[in-house]
Amino acid sequence: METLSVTSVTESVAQNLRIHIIEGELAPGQKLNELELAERLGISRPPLREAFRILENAHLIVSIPRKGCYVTEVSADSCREIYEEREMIECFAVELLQAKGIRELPEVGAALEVTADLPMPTSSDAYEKFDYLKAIADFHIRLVESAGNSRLNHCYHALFPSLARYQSMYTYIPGLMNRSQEIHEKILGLIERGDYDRAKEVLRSHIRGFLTLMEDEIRQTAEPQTESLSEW
Amino acid sequence: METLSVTSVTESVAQNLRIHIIEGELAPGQKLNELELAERLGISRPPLREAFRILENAHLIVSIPRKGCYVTEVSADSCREIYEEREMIECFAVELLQAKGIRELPEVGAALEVTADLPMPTSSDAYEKFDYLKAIADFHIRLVESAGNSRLNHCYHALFPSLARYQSMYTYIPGLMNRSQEIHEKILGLIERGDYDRAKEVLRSHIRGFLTLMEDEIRQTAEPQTESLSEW
DNA sequence: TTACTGTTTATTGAAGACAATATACAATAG
DNA sequence: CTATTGTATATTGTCTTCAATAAACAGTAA
Repeated sequence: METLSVTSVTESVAQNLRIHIIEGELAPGQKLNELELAERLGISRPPLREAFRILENAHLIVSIPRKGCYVTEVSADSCREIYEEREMIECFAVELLQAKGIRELPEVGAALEVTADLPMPTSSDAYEKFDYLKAIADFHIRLVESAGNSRLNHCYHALFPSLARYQSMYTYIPGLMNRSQEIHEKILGLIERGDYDRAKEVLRSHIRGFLTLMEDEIRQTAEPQTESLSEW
Repeated sequence: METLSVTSVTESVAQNLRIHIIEGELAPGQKLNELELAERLGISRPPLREAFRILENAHLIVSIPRKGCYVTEVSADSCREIYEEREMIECFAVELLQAKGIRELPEVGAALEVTADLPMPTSSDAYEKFDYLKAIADFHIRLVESAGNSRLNHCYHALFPSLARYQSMYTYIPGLMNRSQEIHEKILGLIERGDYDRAKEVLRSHIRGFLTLMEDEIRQTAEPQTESLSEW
């Protein structure tokens, strides 16, 4: 028998809002009215407020005392900070693998195989991209998990929604996505051969490459998306 | 006129509990009864529950659905993870300084001067140590702040309570504290001279040195502190 | 016409009450 | 005597209500 997961209203509300923010349906800067949101989601305010605390921590919303909560703004600066943090965590994960002499990463390999068979998204539509990006992300998530530091893991999971938001809003570069697969395979191979230093450098430049592209895209599109109050 | 800070009940309760957990008055593993805590603090349960969400994120408590919240257990493993994360953040901060070519760190220097004039604590009493440790910590906090990445900063502040807890519970090594001052000065000097690589390595071995000492202490004292339900 | 002040309204902050669930204990059956 | 099941109690999860604060608007004075 599978153990059925007990999930609180707070957590499912947090997850709900998380996805809507990532997918851009809750636009940057948008005010989150507690009463309105609570009745739209069919719950009461206390669990919603607890969910706000969770999202606040993930930097998806900002809470201003006595004023309310707002969806975090997006900017090239913020994007850079996110990718810097990402570089830090992933590269350090490789360092931990090196320190522990871990070469075999079965979960990471499995994640790679899943992506290899997946069809490429055919449009820049957020919904279509979402699954594909999630599959690609799995490589990085498993890599960090393999380092065996639960706090690192937690950090990375806290970072990911912010990262996913930028990826969902801006990136649609088929060629780059395709190259990701090759690069990921290369990184895994380097680790398996014990060449952690090169693996780390390939990983680092891979991440920095994405950052550069994202920053360009953000600067090009002055107004990323002005729509708000979309029905959902 | 100074701007008087508006602080919510949620935040002050979180800060209150944070300090009590760090100082060990709320012992590891202890169950946190919502009703009992709320009336002891003279508040109601909703803000307490929101504070729980904040502390949960700082890894100071764990929340088990339908069971309640417990003060996080301490262990050599957990201590190692904390110090690994610390190493990651601080070393990456130096890398960011390097990338940006920042050599002047006035705030870090100021923190060093404060510590230089401070008297050493004369006992291992948590309360006496607390202020001294906080002053020493300021060096590291300012260093990370100087890197100019707000997310990194946030991570480090989220990490610090856990770190402070272990330092408060175990470490009382006057010689080491004294040496900290020297090492901190050395690191600052190296950065000012643009020798980021050596600065990073000194910093890294400094942090790892503390970890080794902490791990030894934890292993020696099998039962760190068995007292619980202390009056406060 | 503009700026300042007072009032009103809407929204967040906090509290108390109710419902659901988990744990512990006791009773009964094997 | 032991194990299992049922019940009771205590505690968490959620909802509804009340209070305090902030923002917006209008009115008056300069």
